[in-house]
Amino acid sequence: MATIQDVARDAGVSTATVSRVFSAPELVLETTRNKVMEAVNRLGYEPNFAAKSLRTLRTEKILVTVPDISNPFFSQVIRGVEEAALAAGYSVLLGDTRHEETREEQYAAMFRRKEADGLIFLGHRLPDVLAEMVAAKGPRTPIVNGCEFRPGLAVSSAHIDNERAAAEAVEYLYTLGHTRVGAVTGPLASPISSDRLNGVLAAAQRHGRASALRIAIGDFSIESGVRQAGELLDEPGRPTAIFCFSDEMAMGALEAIRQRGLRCPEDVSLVGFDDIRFAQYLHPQLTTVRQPKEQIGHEVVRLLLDILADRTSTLQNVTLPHQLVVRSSTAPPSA
Amino acid sequence: MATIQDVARDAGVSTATVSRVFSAPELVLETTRNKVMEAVNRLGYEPNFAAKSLRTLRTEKILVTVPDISNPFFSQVIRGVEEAALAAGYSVLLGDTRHEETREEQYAAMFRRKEADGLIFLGHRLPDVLAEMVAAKGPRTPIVNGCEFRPGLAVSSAHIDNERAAAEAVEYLYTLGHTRVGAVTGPLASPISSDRLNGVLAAAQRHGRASALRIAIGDFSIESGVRQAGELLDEPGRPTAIFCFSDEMAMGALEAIRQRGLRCPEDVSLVGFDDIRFAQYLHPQLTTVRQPKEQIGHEVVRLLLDILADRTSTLQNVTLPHQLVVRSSTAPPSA
DNA sequence: GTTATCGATGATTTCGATTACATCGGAGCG
DNA sequence: CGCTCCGATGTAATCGAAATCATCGATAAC
Repeated sequence: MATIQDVARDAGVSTATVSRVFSAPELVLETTRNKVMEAVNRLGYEPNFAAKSLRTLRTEKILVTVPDISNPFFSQVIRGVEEAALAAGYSVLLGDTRHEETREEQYAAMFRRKEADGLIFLGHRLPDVLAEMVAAKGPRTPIVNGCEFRPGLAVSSAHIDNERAAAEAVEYLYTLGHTRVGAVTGPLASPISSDRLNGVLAAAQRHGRASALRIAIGDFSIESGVRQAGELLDEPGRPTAIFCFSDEMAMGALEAIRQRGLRCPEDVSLVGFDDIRFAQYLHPQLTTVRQPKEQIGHEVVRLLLDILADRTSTLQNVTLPHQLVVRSSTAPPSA
Repeated sequence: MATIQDVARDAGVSTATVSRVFSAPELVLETTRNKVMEAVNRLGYEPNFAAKSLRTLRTEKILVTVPDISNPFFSQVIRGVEEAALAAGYSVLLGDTRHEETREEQYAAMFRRKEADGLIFLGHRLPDVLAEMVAAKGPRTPIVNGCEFRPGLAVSSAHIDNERAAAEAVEYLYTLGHTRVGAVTGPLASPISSDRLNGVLAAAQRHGRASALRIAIGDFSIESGVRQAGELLDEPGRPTAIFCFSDEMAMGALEAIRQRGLRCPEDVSLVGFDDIRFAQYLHPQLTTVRQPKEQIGHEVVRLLLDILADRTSTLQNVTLPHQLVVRSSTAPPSA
């Protein structure tokens, strides 16, 4: 592959001029610019990325770590990230951490090695090396959290108001007339789950139904939905409505309901969370809390670009709007 | 961030020695090695990636382009890619092309700029610049195709036998007793669709049902499934079984069936393709052709690594096993 | 007419690591 | 005792582009 030297020689100019043709074309005379471009085309020259990166200390890459890429919720968020990043001239380095700390640390090291200009993490943990980095550099550290929000991490973030969203979902069930409500949470270590649980508890209390509330702890997967919703359904005083903290778990719950010969929504109402693309094609169509997935992706990139461009020096924790989407998996309890 | 010079000075050795501690530790005396490692820890040194990359001309990155990351089929394949890549010390640069040629070309340019050592593309198109590259360098070009297989591209690939898989799916419907079968394909520009269609046609002919076969062209999306399956169902002489070239379209078809007050499988049997994670949680559970998604990801990485390590000099087109998974969306036609 | 100014371009250093080659002291051998 | 060889380490060239500073001719200003 041709280098900038080859082009310079071929065009009869210096390497500085060739470089300028790319990075500051207005500084070079049109005639020389053309000479250079001819040479570029003739030799099929492409600037070597590593060399450029070494000199400028920039990679034009954003590392995005995600707990599970095969989860449609995350893949939609990533789509938004990818889109916004590309529009700003950045490309996306993908890290699927599979919820494993080891992998999170591998990617953290990659970031420390400066293989990316910024890091977006969609999980709830920040490896120690990065926490140190944040402690040292403060809010100028190019690390942003998406979907989750844990104040202690001291990084900017974009997410919905999980507590309120969950509260609204449960409120809706109570206003439909349900009294015995069950909830299937995600792992409580993540704020995304504990915040939602707080919302659920608060709503139950407001309606004086706290004692009839049943909680089961899942892990966001379909299978855990089948299992945990199943346990709720098998308890005496079966709930007439179940709220799952993810649409995937709601899919599992639907399966559990069917396995027991029950019907949704006639016997059990069901509410999910996320509004993944498939939610409206389930049968019955799933009532769920919509998260603005691509928008979260865009926002998180915007926050990161602000830091990278030094346009901001304070933390920003952006709350994006959610929406309860009522479909046909919810109904008043049958008499 | 500390550089190798800082470490060398701090440890009282030369930069060469520091470098060797990382890349060939057995060449340096244990006592010096310890001295160096102490300095490394003291200064928090991490080798600068761009510098290393410039010197070695390697990036340890694989660029993966995919038509749509939010598609669960692709995201599972990517998961396999990511896993195999990470195990081999490579990381994944993700490119979501959204089926757009412009984006495919952007990523092609990125590859030419040597931002990645290899390219895996999961679509069916290869941008011109890359085709030229393949023509020039032959089978040693580090470009591999996944999921699709187009002989003319002259790149190695990993995929299933789409023609046979589709034929088997349709055969199964015929042996159940169906005579009027409909198929919803993807865009015929991609081999993945045309191969499957060939399989469908061949099976129909073998069973003497070619004239009763109905074809509708979709685009793999749920919405196109609703639309195209709907059209098939509205024709006179409604098919009693529909084969969709993706599970997502099958989800759409299920919706179309319900919209018309029909039942699956009693009135219409349904077969999908891919066996995405959600297929078995639909109602009825979806009969479908399973593709070994993660395995395709692994295989495609293996092929690429073989090229990168110069272990191979011939094209390899690997056919992986598929499997018809019979669930409850298919049944004999009702009398 | 001399000098300050400016636009266009060139010469050269720099980024941070890798690596071929050089060096040096000690062991082994005749 | 002198020479070779080898293991351990140092010296310095190198990768390819960016950016600083220097240069040069021409124009403008006084």
